[in-house]
Amino acid sequence: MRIEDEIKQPVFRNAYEKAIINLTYTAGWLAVRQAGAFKPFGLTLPQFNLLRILRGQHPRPATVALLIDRMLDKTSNASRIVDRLEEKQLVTRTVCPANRRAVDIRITDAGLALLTRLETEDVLEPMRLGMGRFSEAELQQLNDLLDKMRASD
Amino acid sequence: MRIEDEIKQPVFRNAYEKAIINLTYTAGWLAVRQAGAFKPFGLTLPQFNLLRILRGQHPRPATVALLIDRMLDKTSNASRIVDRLEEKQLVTRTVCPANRRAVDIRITDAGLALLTRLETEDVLEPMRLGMGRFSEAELQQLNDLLDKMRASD
DNA sequence: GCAAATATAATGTACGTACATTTAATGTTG
DNA sequence: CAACATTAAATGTACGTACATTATATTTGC
Repeated sequence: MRIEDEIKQPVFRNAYEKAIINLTYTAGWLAVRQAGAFKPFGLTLPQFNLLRILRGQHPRPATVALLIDRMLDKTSNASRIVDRLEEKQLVTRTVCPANRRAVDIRITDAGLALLTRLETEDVLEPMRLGMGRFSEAELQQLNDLLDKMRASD
Repeated sequence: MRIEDEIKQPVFRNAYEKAIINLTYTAGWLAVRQAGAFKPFGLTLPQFNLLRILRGQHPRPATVALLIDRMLDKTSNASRIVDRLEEKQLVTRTVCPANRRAVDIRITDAGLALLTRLETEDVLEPMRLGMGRFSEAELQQLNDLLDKMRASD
């Protein structure tokens, strides 16, 4: 459905404003779908992303600083996301022996098993998230336009 | 900059995943810029959007239900956003005489003046938000791709 | 007219983001 | 080695989203 109809606003001041609202709205639409996919497993998207980073390190530990470096959103509070994962026993936290300021964070067997299960059940399949209907050319187009938008950085 | 370089992840599992991450990342990029633009004026984006809806109603009042209906995000808590605007004396809240369950919310003169100031200073100019470099054809392309993505609804 | 249902907003809880401050350990320098 | 600076993580506060519950007011149906 066109964005005009989705949000019941038939006119935009200009095409820029429309694209900005469309982008914001579509990202939110996608986030709701992703969150819904994780919900039955008791995970949020940031928690899932941290778990994947930890699996990438496994069996080596990660520090909070490493997690922040790898996360998309640098300002999100990795300590608190680790809190939630620790409560669910999906990760462990131990003081790093070599540097007692730092904390070694490791994914547990339960955490690894949960990731495996999510992937087995194709929780994040493109089709389920609305990307299934795009051709390769369209995906490329979309990526190029998004990259161009951020080009001022 | 290409998304691969932005997030220092050279390879994606497939083009779908890349587009999803690119969309999410770009929307976040845009949100940070919008928030930064409003910050000097002590407003957040949801607060700004509510103020604009209230100006659209002015001098007639709006109820919370009307605000929710007009807002992009139906689940966001309009009561609390009105709380913040009321503290800043940008809106008033009075019990609706005709239906004492409802609350009449009105933008104040200070609220109207603030909106005027934001517009005078072009706080949300497309250029400042990264859209300035797009042609009309590209904007149309982007809108079409985003609309298509949500087409399953 | 009164009890039950419904409408309307506010409040509560869990989580995340953004940003500032604090606590503790380690480095550095005179 | 002591004082100071720096590093690493945790904690605090304000705000927003998501969803459930509560508090009143109104409507409905007997």
